[in-house]
Amino acid sequence: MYTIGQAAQKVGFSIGAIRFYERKGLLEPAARSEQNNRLYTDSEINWLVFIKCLRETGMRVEDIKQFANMVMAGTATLPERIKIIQDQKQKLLDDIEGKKSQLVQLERKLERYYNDLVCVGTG
Amino acid sequence: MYTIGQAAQKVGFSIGAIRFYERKGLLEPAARSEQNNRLYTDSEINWLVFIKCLRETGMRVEDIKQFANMVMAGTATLPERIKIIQDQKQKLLDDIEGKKSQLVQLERKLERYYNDLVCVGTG
DNA sequence: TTACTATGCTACACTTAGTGTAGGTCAACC
DNA sequence: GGTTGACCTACACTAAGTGTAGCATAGTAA
Repeated sequence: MYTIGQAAQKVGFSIGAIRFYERKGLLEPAARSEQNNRLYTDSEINWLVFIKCLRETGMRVEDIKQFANMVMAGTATLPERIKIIQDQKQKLLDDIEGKKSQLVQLERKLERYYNDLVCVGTG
Repeated sequence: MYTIGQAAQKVGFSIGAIRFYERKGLLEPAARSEQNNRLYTDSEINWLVFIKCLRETGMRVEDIKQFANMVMAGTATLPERIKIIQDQKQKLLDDIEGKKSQLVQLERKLERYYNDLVCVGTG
């Protein structure tokens, strides 16, 4: 059994984040010690790793919650899960395109500055 | 003189966003009509366009506020302004790299799914 | 015994960049 | 006279946590 601090260190979350995930329903409420401190089993640590894994792909907490429920529900939900991951991938691709376009705008602005032409006068 | 609705349409902000920017100090409090409605001059429209221009590069509102102050202060602040834009550019590049790395993680996960190997068992 | 430090607890406020909603005012139109 | 439509203010809400206040408890040092 691990304390929340140990769990946090093991998984790479902050303590606050773990409590946050519990509050959000991503985790079952943790067992408590006599001192009312949260205790985590190896299985719960694995679950946290799983959450970390999804979170690092940029998936939103609410979506992870849905996803977790599907995993619980078994392999029947596999096609649906694959779709979610694919959607997430598309979202990332779109984000990257958006950023790239922002970058182009910025380049243009930078160029304008180098030419000493400010976007708008000083009023 | 334009109403807030006209200004919003002209510039491409929502009405709420314009009020928000005023509240945040990006805009001087607008003049008011007899009916207490905000009124915008062409110069203020230009200022809004300028804000839009920076916002579209992903610059944060607080930073735009600083930037606006510098523009007001004249060409002496030009080098500093160029630096801000360059920093912003670097931030965008970093963001893009981050997203790309998320994408790689996702690809890996997707592959794992296609191989019918789920990241974590069903507990 | 007392003090200090570390760790944990809860509950609340704060962040970003707005959006959405409730409730009110006003002018124009039918 | 009633009803849009555009505007006003103030407040709550969003995502994903972080930071803080105030508390309890355990272990260690003087």
